[in-house]
Amino acid sequence: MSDELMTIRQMCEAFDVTPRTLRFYEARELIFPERRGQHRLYDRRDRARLILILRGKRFGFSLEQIRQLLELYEPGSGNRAQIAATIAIARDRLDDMERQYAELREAIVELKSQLTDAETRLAAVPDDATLEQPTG
Amino acid sequence: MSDELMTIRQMCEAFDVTPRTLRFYEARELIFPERRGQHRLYDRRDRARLILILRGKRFGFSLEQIRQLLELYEPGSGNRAQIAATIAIARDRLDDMERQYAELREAIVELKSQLTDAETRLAAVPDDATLEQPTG
DNA sequence: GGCCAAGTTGACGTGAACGTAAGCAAGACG
DNA sequence: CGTCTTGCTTACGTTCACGTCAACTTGGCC
Repeated sequence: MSDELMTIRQMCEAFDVTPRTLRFYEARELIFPERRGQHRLYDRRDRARLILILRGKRFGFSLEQIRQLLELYEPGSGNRAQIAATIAIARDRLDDMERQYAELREAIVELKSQLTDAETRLAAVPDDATLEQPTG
Repeated sequence: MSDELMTIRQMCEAFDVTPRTLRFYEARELIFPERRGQHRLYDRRDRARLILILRGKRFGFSLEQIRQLLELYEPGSGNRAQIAATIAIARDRLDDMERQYAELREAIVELKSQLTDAETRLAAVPDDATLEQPTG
């Protein structure tokens, strides 16, 4: 079942994006679907890239940062200096992600602690305390 | 030295934000500095909240989501239903963060792998290969 | 041959999170 | 007294990542 090429509609349903979004990513040079006449056709490579794009977005990267990162996943597309530059950019992104990873862990621990406190407070509040003043 | 109250300028330097940003956060009800006459004065509570705001932003949360989360850190500010609602929202955020944490780990592993591959390719490319065709 | 549905381009609109600029108040300083 | 700095409010501008809409082409179908 059309394992190779997908229309824009199929892509939209598969990845929960709009046609506008896919054309936008193409305009920003993040994906390069074939053109059968007027129509776009997306292959496995495009789908793989889209998955990386959507993931990158969830991590808060801009489309331009993602575009640069995608070059790393697309080998053979440049000379030595080009490859080296891509690697440097990817290292920076990796650092960002590892920082964010550590920070996220801290935040999760703190939030859990606050949640526990709040649940304790909730259990301590009598049901009819709605109209009382907290502490003067 | 001024451990208690800070002017907007001092806040901006301390947290690397602009006055516009601090006033914006206040308009969105994320911080509530005192008003000594016309001027704003920020205390330790405001600074703690600002730290949480900036961190939340790094995780990709909207200011509205952050505002709701901050209620969790500000006890005694509501009735039972209010507290329960805040807890529910915080649980959702916590789930988001834990999902993001796991996904981030995956992405880091993959990116590291791609980086290794790219470095191998870089080492394999002769210095004068700039004008050659990759693989026909 | 006419019509609809799907797809395309191009232009403009939108919401979030600020930036920028204009104009005013108020204390400090010479 | 003037003016300088700091801060305030109001309002409009900006960037990013799309949404929306109009007008066009294309393919299928009766």
